[in-house]
Amino acid sequence: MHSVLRTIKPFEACSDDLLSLLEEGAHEQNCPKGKVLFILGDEAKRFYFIKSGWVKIFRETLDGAQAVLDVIPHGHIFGEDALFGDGEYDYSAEVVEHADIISYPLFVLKEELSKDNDLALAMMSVMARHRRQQDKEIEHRSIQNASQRIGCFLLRLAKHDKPDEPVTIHLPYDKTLVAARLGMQPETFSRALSRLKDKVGVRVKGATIEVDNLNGLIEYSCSACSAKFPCKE
Amino acid sequence: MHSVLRTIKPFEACSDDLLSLLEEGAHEQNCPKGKVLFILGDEAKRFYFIKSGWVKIFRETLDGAQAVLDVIPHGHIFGEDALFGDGEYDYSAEVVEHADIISYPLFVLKEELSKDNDLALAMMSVMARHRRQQDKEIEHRSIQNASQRIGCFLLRLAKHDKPDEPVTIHLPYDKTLVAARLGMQPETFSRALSRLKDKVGVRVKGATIEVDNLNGLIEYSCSACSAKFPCKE
DNA sequence: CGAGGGTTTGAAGTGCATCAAATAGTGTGG
DNA sequence: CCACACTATTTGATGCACTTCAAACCCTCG
Repeated sequence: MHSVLRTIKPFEACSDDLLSLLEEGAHEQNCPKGKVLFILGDEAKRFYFIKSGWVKIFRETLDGAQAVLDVIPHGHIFGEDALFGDGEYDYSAEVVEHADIISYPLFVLKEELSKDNDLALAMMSVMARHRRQQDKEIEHRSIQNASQRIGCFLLRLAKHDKPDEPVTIHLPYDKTLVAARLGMQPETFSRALSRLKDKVGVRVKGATIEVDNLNGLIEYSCSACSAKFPCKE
Repeated sequence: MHSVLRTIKPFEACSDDLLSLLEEGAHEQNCPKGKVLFILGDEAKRFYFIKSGWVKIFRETLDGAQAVLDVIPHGHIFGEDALFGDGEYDYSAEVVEHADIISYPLFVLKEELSKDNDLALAMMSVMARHRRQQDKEIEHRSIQNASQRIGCFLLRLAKHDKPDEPVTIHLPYDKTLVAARLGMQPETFSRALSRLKDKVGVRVKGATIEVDNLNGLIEYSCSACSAKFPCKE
């Protein structure tokens, strides 16, 4: 069976039958920036795979205040966790960089999960990883200051195989969104980033950021984090 | 099979055999306040059930800054999610109110999960619930101010079946810890709580808090949250 | 070239943290 | 039962980080 899902986490070793069934109910859509895929409270019928582009996962109050939980890239799925709740999504999802999205029926996945134990184990592994990321997220937002959060974000974007060599980092989406992703205002982001220039000598040109080496960043950001540098996953 | 685990979430419908095996490797300990059960990075061999008392789940940096992820009551388990990672706990756990703790070997659970699909499904359900709580936690800490977070915390403590009647709420552990649980300093907690007195008319006597009805609190706190009042789980 | 959104900068305000000290509460030994 | 020691909590004063509001700037794209 030929399916993009085969390449990613819970589906790497699943049955061909499952993928066939999923692809049968698949629906691909080409989404412009701003397209809202679903909002918190919507009845959850499908889960989504990002073929290209970026999707913002967030929660929003009635008066428009919004907390960005994550911004996820191509090759990831979302909405699948609605399987275990009360049948509603409990966050909202919006395309933030023009994206190709494929959605699949949840019930197919649900049925297979109750038959295929290996799939269930793989799914648990995905969920557990997610949990760890969230734990870290909570820690970051409570302990690190704005500049440290940015530094940490840059480190996660950088290839960290050779920390002693110069590195060029591209911000994957616009700064306003990075700011929101890190739980701060755009103005704060701008100022905190220029504070990073002084502190650890990064050079910023638009969305491109250069550093002579990662050590300064590591010392600056990771000192305010319980994880040691080559940050797990 | 007679086991406390039978009464709680992933084990309600599991096999007697599993419980027997778990109880065989069980180890009960009477823990004074301050007892550290494990810290982030420890090799994960066991998971824990709280028979009585309270346990703080947190992450701590080298210089002592600490982010409290949760404070969990009797009848809950923790540490079980280490099953799916790299074999290490990724948070620390400390007893904060004198507790009876029973620990069980993780490998028994792990083996059973790969044989008993229903157990796996139940476990996923537990994990998904946890994820939802964390999402909400991130939202609260980014959108709500100190007083609103306290109000929300009180609402979760209150029986919310009759929101129009007077309610008495007891703080389940000391105020310093509640403050940390809500991501604020003790001083801030104290001041934010007395702001609640003015705003919604709560009365505070030590660890006891009274309100004529919950409506004021609901309006005040839930307006800064994406969830509608009778907060799910 | 001009419109509009993203980004930066400035000025001012706010909420929370921090430091310091007073007060209340709790358990201990005499 | 009291005095003491120790911790939890409150209160005050001050500082800092981040937000907010406003305006300028820059960049891209029609």
